[in-house]
Amino acid sequence: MSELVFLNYICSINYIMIFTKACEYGIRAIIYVTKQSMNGKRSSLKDISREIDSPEAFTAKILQMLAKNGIINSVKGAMGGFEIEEKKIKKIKLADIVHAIDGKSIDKMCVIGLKKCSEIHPCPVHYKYKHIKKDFLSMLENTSLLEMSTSINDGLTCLKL
Amino acid sequence: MSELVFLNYICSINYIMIFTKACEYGIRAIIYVTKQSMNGKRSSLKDISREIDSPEAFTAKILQMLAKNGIINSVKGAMGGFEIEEKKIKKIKLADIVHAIDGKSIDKMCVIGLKKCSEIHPCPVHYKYKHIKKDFLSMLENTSLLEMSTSINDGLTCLKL
DNA sequence: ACTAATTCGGATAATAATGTCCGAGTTAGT
DNA sequence: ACTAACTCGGACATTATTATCCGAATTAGT
Repeated sequence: MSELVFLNYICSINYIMIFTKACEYGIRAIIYVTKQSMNGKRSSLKDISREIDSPEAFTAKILQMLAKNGIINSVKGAMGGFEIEEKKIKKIKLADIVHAIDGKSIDKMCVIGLKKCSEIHPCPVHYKYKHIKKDFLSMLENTSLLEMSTSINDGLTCLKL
Repeated sequence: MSELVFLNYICSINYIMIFTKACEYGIRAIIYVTKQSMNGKRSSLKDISREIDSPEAFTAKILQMLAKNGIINSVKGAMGGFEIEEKKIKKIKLADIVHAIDGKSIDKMCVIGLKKCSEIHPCPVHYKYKHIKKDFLSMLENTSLLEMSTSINDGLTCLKL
């Protein structure tokens, strides 16, 4: 890759990311699965990836992860698919989903990448950033699958486009 | 890569990211350059990458970007290096640095990756997330190089480890 | 029993991000 | 003029992330 292309590329393609793609798809997928489960329907991979507009095979891996982590159930064979238990719909929070897919290291991350950034050893952005991180983490911990899926079911929100 | 490794990997290596590495290094680098400039010193690439603990050649690319974007000045030759003009130290905000390195698409990003997520077409996390995004963007726009560099210069904050 | 609709698991491919190397050009000091 | 200390620019290498393929196993319906 030439220098110009590299510079242009470093300059225009990157974004500030919150979640990885895997996690974005995972959240969208589970919201769809939950919506369907609330209506007594099981969701196939095919339906899911069509309804959330995500790559099928990649989404499969993510659903497997969610199943392995006990968040959703997978049922093999014809008429199989993914579903989630009633009781989990209220219990599971955004944080659980993110944690299952993207790992657990949200808490300790420093916004400019220091390994030991903390209250007593802060980076120059620490005090300005800490309340934002706190708000973000508390959103993850307080947003339930139920409320997300309800808003979808009521047609108030959307999962693709 | 085997399935197990893949799953383990998708599960444990990824993080929630705010900035790319390029941007993290860039911010740390320019804070160091500014601190030195405030003390009348020019910084060489070697010094910078040592003081912020970043890979030298990669940091060079990022500094080039910042120079190309008119944020810092580069001076070639012996005794050369990077420096920043007095008047820019107050003027330049975190947002300008991030924008120069990571691109400008912060504003429109949806936390779960929808392309057209907005007030009238929200994703299920939109209303919970919007104030966090707002706070984050306003932090970027209001945090000046001056205050970051001052806290470093006063020994209150740190740029490596 | 057979078939079609599924998930599962492993391998592989493609793309993006991060990181390295090195020769060329520039400049201060001697 | 020469040399050493620098940045610049291009090519290349490595690693991480995202995405795809396909055969095997499972199950419902016929």
